Amino acid sequence: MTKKIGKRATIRDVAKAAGVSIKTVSRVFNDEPNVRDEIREKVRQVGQQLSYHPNVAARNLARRRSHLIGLFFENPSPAYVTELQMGALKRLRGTGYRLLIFPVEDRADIRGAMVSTVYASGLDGVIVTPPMCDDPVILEELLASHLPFVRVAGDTSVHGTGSVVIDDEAAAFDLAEYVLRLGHRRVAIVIGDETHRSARLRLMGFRRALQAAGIEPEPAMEIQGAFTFQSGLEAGRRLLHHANRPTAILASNDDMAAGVLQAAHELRIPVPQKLSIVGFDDTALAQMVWPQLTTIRQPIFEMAERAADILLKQIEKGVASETAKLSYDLVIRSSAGEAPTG
Amino acid sequence: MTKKIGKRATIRDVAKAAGVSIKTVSRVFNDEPNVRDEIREKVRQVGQQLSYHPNVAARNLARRRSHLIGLFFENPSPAYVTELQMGALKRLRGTGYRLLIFPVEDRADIRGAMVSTVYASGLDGVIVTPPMCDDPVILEELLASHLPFVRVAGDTSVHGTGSVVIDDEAAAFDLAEYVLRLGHRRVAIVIGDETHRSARLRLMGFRRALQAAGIEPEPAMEIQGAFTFQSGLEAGRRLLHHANRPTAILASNDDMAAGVLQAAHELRIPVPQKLSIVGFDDTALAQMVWPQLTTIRQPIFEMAERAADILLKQIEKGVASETAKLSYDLVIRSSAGEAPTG
DNA sequence: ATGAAAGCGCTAACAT
DNA sequence: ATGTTAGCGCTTTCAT
Repeated sequence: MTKKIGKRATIRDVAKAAGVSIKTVSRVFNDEPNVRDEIREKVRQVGQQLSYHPNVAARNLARRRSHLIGLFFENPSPAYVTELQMGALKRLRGTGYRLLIFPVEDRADIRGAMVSTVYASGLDGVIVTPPMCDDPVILEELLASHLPFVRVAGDTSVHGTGSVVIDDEAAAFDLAEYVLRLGHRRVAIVIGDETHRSARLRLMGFRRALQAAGIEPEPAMEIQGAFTFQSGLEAGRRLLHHANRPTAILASNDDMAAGVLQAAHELRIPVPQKLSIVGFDDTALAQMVWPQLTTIRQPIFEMAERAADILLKQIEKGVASETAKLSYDLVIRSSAGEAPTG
Repeated sequence: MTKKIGKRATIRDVAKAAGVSIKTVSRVFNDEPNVRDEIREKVRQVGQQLSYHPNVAARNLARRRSHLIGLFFENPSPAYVTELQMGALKRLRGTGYRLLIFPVEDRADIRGAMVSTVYASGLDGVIVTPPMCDDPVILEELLASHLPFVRVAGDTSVHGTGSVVIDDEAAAFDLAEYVLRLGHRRVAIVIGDETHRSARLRLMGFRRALQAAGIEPEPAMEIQGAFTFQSGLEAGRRLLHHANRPTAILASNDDMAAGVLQAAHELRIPVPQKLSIVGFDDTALAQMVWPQLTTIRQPIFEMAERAADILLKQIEKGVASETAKLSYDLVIRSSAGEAPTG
């Protein structure tokens, strides 16, 4: 009669069919008070019959909220990215907020386009990860826009921005110290993509540990990588072909550690008997290679979950973005052992 | 003057400031014709000044389109999931469509709730992956809703639904045949999650190859896995502790193959000298383990890309969902070798 | 407890 | 080439 065939039922169709006003229907579908149970029931029933679903766009327009969160990332490790997504999604579950993903291939593309992208997608807020989240241009743009945003592993010293971090420097120090305690004196590092703040911090922690142990820094023992398996493989080959090769190699993430491990296998160097290798992050990959990686567990899932939590508070309650520091753990497995004697 | 402070500029603000009608502003921001270059320029400029961004909700409401695509998946392999996402996103780039992710933990939760979720999120269409996309309940629900959807690796025999697939049975046959040609007569398989159609097809291909080679099927050589690394590890341990252990093991995906490989390492069984292991999918993991996996390359990225393409056609042009079959490749690396003699 | 009317900010259809 | 007028389907006052 009133409902046109082939079109989705609207709030008006339901109101008419149930013999109430649209406001009452609205109340029912938003679980608001001031509706008699009897009528509430009736409206629900009619809604069901007409298979009514509130129109999201209309609701968003009236409420001025899209319930859309964007996750921007630029990370070569699938395991890392998945953790990030699942963590954020865990916090979002049951809130009505949804997650949109924005993998960024080229940072240059996103510089100056971040805010437009957010507007164009109608996002209520964004979660940003390294290295973007420490890029001054992007950060400035975000700050100026007054859009709600949080960062995962972003520099906490930036004023007025929230970030969920671990102490990368201390973690790298602890990891290096562990290796040194095993008796290694010739230890190398494969540095992560240097535009990542964490890569720099990890390098600092490493250097501090060596210094504390009285070991002279040596440029040849610091190789630049890019957080990818491939870069780890190449770095490993270079280090292991070195005339006076290291007995231990620290990689700035697990993917690169797996690459170094593969280089060791290629050269038939037994791990950990002749060479110790350690990673960082404790992603799923750390347990999939052989021997399993000794590494630092960075709680990526929890960090993302926490970031989403902070963001939601910011969006819904206008609470200023807070910063949180989570703890890390040294996870001892079998890829690192005592330094070879002789 | 007219623009309230602290609020986002609307199309009206821009129109007033530029001395034109809102329709003209609309034309400019939608790159429609029939606006003098001079005015177009002026409007753009004013828009810039007021930092005007069209309101997405309003636009969606008027256009009856959200430009949101949902990707539903339930897959334990991070590498697989990432490929899927990146593939779909590649096709979506530049179209204005965005990708929302819906990892499904428990299929029971989504049964009967899929369509409501889609409505609640205002999606224009969805991409569904196994095993959900072959679940009769879910498929029926989707079909009845008339929502645009495509499936990746879904059963192509279902009438009226599009799906992008490879020939899993033939691929598994080829893979098994390759192994048999290396002289193996005692070969086992680790089956994937049996609710996945591809797991069943791969098993069939495997069996057909054995039969063609005149090898008797043996229940102990077919172990149930779940497509996870852990399940592969456990299956590997069982198979390798068998009194008369296999000389070759086919795993239904790379993650499980990596698990089997780890079991071999634990037991100090040299691969491929004493044991050959092959995977399926050729995800990034296949090259990260040692020795690198001989496997079937399933073009997940391209499949997702193609699926997105089909979906877009369906949404924008009402084209009926098509089905596409992509080709696979046997990728020979080092995890499989000649059968040990004696 | 319920409803009427006025937006929300845009696009579509139809003038001019 | 440009503008006017209705919607789009919902939520928000504000009455009653």
